[in-house]
Amino acid sequence: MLGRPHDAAALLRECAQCGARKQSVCSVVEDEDLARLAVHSQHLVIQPGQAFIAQDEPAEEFFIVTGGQVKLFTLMADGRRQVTGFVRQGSFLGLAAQERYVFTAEALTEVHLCRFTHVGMKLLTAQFPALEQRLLLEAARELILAQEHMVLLGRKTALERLASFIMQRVEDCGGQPEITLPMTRTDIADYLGLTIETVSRMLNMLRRDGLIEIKNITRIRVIDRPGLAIRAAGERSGALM
Amino acid sequence: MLGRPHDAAALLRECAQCGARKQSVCSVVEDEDLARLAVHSQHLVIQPGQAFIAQDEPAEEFFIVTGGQVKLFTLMADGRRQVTGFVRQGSFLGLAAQERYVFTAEALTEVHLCRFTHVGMKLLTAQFPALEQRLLLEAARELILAQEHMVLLGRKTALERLASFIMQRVEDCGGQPEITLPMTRTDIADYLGLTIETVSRMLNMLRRDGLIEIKNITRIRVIDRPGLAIRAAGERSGALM
DNA sequence: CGATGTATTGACTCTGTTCAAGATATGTGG
DNA sequence: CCACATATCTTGAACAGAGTCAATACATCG
Repeated sequence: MLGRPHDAAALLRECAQCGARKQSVCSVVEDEDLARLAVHSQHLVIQPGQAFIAQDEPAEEFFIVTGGQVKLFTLMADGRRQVTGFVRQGSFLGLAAQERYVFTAEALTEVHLCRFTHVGMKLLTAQFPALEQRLLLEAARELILAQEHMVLLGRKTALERLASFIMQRVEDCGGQPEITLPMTRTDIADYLGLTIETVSRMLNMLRRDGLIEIKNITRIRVIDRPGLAIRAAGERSGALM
Repeated sequence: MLGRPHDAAALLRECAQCGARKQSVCSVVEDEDLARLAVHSQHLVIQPGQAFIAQDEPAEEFFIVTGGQVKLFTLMADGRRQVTGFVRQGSFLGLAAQERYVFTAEALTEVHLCRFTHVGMKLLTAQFPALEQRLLLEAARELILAQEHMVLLGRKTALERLASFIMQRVEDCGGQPEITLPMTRTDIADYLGLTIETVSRMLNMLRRDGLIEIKNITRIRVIDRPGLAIRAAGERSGALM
């Protein structure tokens, strides 16, 4: 665990660079500031399957994912589940919280986190306005993702959902055609608003159509990316004539 | 149009109070500041059916709704539509934007707005850190709503969706049992990820079950609120035995 | 009052779910 | 290393909830 760039200072520096790249924001965060930031944070390692944010618990902490992959989900009273997102390095968790968390965050792989108390974050944002701008930028990004996901859940067919999901993953992994799925079929189904059976069937359909290759349960290779993109967007009518 | 509390100063003051109520934030916004704020804003009145934010257009403006009701939606290439939200007085629009808007905002009723340029907002937030905190709070609220909506779209039945929608509206209108629906059935259907026919049928089912009364197309009276709440949450199994 | 757009109702279809059986992995102990 | 046990995933057949299509009813507006 030692030797990795996991402390708050390093992370915040990375955030600063990230912000700078996009909007020339946050570049004011300097080394001396970062040292002070580290005081308010704590490093954590979470094992696969473990939850570190629990739905309905008082929202008192804020996390930055520094490594690994996480799934976020909401449970209904009768056990139905909606996975609202999969996140990785660089994501902020706890933004979408008021009194209590409305979701659970669970590690898919070994996960490294920076933990801040909400009180600590208040202090930090008071000291570093740039940080608050960074948070706002992140919130905007998440809102956009949420809207895309609403379109998927409300208006796309099963096949379109699977195609969209794979495209998302590809882009998320830097565009390489071969992707790893650290989540189960159940997770994918709950993310896409489908059942595991439908997920299985649609993956197979994409394979039969020569768009993807299913190397094993967790590895998929995209063969025809443009074709997949078309299927993801729908275009129910045109494109064929 | 004159004489209404529509200018940026009045609005920001209201925001400040609103923030103060919830989190004792923003109370630092003072009158002299507000006067300066007003310089950066512009008041607008939009007629029903008119759009003031258009999907795919460059995101250069930011709006605060000071009156009326607005629907937000995303269009797919082939015309399928997902309404992502209905908003009213006090809402901020344009948070969920990076380069371009990912949604369209259209007036349902006559709508009053404060318009800010993104550049103007940058200047303002630089001057008033409290404003940025207010924006972050609003973004958090929207993220929570988005997650609830994802659960609805991904995991609820048609009947549950209608019940949830009516409950939302009731709470949104301060808990009075009689609500007005300024949107069409098509809007409701696109919000709930259903068709207009299903919306119609499910409303009728709720009426037949004695949970609501349909006074006319735009007015609904909730008769059995607890019953409606149960149907909104699902509880597919228990509760009966 | 008819004309047009919107909403409701009914009959039928279809996509995705459910239920059940079989296949594939993953893991454990002999 | 293999037999067995358990999880997860895949496949198939029957079913059902919501969609589609078409006819009818209801509003709103000139």
